[in-house]
Amino acid sequence: MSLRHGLLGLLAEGPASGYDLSRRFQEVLGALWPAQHPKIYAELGRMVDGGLIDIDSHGPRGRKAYRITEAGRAEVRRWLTQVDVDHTVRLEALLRSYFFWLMEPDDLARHLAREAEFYTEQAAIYRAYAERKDAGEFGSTPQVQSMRITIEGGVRVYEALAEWARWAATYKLPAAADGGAPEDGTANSDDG
Amino acid sequence: MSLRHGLLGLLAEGPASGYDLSRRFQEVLGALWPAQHPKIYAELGRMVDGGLIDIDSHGPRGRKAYRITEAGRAEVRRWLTQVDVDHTVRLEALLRSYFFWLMEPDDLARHLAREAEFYTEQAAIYRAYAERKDAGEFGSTPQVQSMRITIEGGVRVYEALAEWARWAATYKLPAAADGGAPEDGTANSDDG
DNA sequence: CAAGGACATGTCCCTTAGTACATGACTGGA
DNA sequence: TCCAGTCATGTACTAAGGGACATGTCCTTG
Repeated sequence: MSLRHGLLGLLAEGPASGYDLSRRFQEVLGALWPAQHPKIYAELGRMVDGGLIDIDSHGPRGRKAYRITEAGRAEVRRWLTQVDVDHTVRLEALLRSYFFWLMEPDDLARHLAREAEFYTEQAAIYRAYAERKDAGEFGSTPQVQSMRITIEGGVRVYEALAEWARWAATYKLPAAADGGAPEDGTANSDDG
Repeated sequence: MSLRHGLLGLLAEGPASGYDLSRRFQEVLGALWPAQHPKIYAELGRMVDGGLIDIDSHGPRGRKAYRITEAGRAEVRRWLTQVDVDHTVRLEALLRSYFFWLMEPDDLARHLAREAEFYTEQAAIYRAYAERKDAGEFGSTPQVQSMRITIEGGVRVYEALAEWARWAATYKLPAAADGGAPEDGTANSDDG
């Protein structure tokens, strides 16, 4: 249910519409906590019903800006201080690595090169963002300082993954495995 | 749909039951790719229907061991070589950090200390595992080498997060933010 | 004034994730 | 022999994720 608290947290900075919130989620958090607009609009509706937010104003094109209520502020604080962090990680890249022995060495080398490139790029995007912040481009409000910490996390995680992919490329896998069961080598497959 | 391919990958090492697969998913992959047993049993059933696996043997207590078929082997190879990696990351810890400005400095310090401790422990668990492998305790089949790469990924990601949490604890947040909208500081909350 | 693009909100539906519940077989020790 | 613990499989239900589709407004520019 962290989407709810993410939205509340953003609204704690000031009123915003579902459209605004969608964009802000994509901007910085997009690669760390994806959220599609259908979920956001639905959650906003539920939070209005629950009294955590209310409608601040109506704008052009049916725009509705939401404002956090005291109950909403209390709820996001409760989440931050009293709810245990969900430490679930779900990295498909690491799941795949468990099965590298099923890949041809050439395919694996290509795969790892592409992975390293991807993570390096992501890290660079975040690092550039961090540098703009450190240069004072966005001011130094508490909100900006918090965002800076989030960005630093992104940089570090993506750099770790990039280095991992490069390390893995140098790690010698014994052979181009066939995929047969190791205990009783019966299976034989000659297809590609 | 990576659960399917994860199961197929494990079955490529040799026949196993749903129970075995559940445990193996928890063992190494548990912290990197969670999978609950209801999902596993359901997916196994679907894969039997689809001809990707079949029943190898029946054991005591209704145990059913599954065996991968040629179609299954082809499918997991196709996944590894032709399907793009899903780079989605979902780190609640980083989402929360975006809202650190809403926390009292004391709460935040405690939070970051606990986070650092958690990630350090996770990294240590993986590192110990890696060392046992490097000492040759599990042999050096291609499967073990692949697992070694996965474990290295776990070590690096968790170490990165641990270092991030320690870094964040030293990063100066300007003030114990009130949570009022910065544009018009109206809200006042005196509750804890 | 027409057309394209960004703004803006939503529904529908299918898949996936995850918790709780239910059932029963075998095993080892008190 | 009973009981606890582990092995083993599954259903049912709820919540969350995510793509596709639908609708309409406002703004700029040719």
